[in-house]
Amino acid sequence: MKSVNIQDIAREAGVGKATVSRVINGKGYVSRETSAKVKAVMERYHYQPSALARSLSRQERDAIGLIIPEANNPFFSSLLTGVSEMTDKCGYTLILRTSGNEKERDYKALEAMRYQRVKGLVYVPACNYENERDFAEMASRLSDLGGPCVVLDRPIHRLDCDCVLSDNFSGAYAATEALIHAGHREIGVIAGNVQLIIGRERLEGYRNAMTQNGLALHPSFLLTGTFDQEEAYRRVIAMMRSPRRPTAFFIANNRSEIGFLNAMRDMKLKIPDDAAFVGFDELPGQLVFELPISCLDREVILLGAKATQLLMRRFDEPGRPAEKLVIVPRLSLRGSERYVPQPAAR
Amino acid sequence: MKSVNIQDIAREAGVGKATVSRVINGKGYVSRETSAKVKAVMERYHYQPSALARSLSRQERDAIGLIIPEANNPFFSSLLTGVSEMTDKCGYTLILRTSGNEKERDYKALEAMRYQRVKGLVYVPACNYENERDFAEMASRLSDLGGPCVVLDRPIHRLDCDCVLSDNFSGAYAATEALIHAGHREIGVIAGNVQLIIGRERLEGYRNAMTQNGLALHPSFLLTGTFDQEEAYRRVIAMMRSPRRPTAFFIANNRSEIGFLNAMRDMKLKIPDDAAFVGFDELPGQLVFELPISCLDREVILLGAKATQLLMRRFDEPGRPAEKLVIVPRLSLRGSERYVPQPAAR
DNA sequence: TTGTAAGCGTTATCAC
DNA sequence: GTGATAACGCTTACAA
Repeated sequence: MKSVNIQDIAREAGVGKATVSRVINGKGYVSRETSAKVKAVMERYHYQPSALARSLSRQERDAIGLIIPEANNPFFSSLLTGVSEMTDKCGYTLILRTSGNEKERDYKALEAMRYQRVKGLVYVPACNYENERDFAEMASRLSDLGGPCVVLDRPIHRLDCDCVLSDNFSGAYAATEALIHAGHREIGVIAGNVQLIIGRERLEGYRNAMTQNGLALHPSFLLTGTFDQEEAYRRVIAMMRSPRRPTAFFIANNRSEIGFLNAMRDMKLKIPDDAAFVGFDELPGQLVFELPISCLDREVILLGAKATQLLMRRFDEPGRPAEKLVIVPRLSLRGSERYVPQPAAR
Repeated sequence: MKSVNIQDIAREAGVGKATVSRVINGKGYVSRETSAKVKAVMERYHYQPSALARSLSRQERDAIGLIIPEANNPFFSSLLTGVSEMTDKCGYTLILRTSGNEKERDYKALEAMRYQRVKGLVYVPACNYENERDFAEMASRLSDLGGPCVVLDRPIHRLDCDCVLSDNFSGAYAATEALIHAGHREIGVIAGNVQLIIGRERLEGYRNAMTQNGLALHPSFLLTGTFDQEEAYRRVIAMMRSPRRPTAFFIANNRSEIGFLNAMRDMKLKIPDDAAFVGFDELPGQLVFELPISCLDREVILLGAKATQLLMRRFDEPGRPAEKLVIVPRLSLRGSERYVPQPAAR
């Protein structure tokens, strides 16, 4: 672990370490020849300064932290890509941690970031931190962090910091309205995790679109819960077996969508004939296989990049008011939303 | 950026910093009451030691580096997941960098890791570093790193270090043989990037399977290059238009496979009727959509986890001989390999 | 233009 | 048991 240090270089070059430091950082006066001599020695020894010592001395870290719920999920790995490209380009070091959507691991991740004294954090929270207790805890932890934080994708209400979010409400609204315009009246919603604020926003978007278009909200058409793919699967099957069932669904997230698709497949039901739908976010491989699935698209990599830019901007201007960037998802209709009138049988 | 430090705690608790340090690290003698007092003060101030200072003093970093070609690719993000879970669990900090498959960025990433004085590195190289010059350069850079390195997925020949690789040769061999056993005689290969060693190994697996089964290698059935999805697309179309064409393909990687699938779709050709195939690695979404695509499966997350374990093991036993872990991909046949005799027309 | 010396926040070695 | 004190590798006044 012993690598050459600034002292070694100084000694070898016959100068003081301050001079070497000046050469490294290119600031302060240093004569042409001294500089050349020092550079030669550094070259010869493959010298590279230590970020650790440098940060400690400068009292300023060059690392940016990123916390995401999971890395093995196309949405988050696209966010990660956006963040990573930006940090690489701007000479920052990226420290990554995942929370697995668990509050405790989220706390651990936050602690790790503080421990490492990251200069700033791009943060996709594991949950909402909504109730007073959780919120206070989170606010305290973020303040302890010692650097700015940009909240990404999942809002934490009342928190006064920069964030990059999606307009889940209007996305859901547009998706639902697309189904209505296609001719559907009986529209269900597979709402995903309504524990999450973003889940509730999407649900609200659906509800408003329905009522504002004069359609009734049929309670049994609302599939909600904290659910995953399995649960969505079971509940879709139950729903499609019931005598009165929707002709279309707004599906608020990927996992539910996969559960839905599996259910449809296993029941030998056709899309959009037996049930039409519009989803949220592209499914992995959806474009590859050119599946005619309609959904709300977001430029996910860009979201990550934007968040990082916001963070870096705050490094420069610590005083500016918190910025809330809200991106509106774009609706892409590819056929799965179509209304196919049922033959007499029904 | 000024957070409370060990000195503040010591002062507040009315003890020396050495004592605080002992309390933090739980080693060395310290009386029950002193310990309690110090802990109380630490608690009150939300004190957390600085990893920077600690590493500098201990001369031992707690960070592990990971370099991958791209984050936004299901294969690499699964590797990342494996590495990340392991580092999180074992209390290491993960520093991530991507190379974009470019040598220069790969070098930059290596430099960044050294700059950060990572304790060790999990490394998926951007390219082969095969020729004498590149190899020497790489060996030198890895040695400068100052810590052990585990090479993951893409071998660097002659490099004496731990690695976790796949048996590309026998995977390709098995895939090709599956096509042969299914009844195919005219089998083409879409070899992907044969600049990469892993690309060549797969090509060789195909070749050996063919010749050892008494089948001739038809040169025009070999689609090779450094190619991406677009190029694969064009070349598959050209091939399928020619009078003599294969009835099946071994497709050596994901991108080529997507190009192939797009070509088949646009030419309105059916799988496996017009062309059967076996691919390498699952396509994103393949299982979701339950597509009957046959391919070689690898437990990718496990590869990342294994590599990290190997790295940590080397921390403990620096002297042990380099370990080469070679995982044999498992062949999953799901239908796309079937042989469908052509009607008279052909 | 250059060198000396005092930090930065820890740990570790000694005396006490 | 505990507290000075010297590292660790670097930056940055401040002198020279």
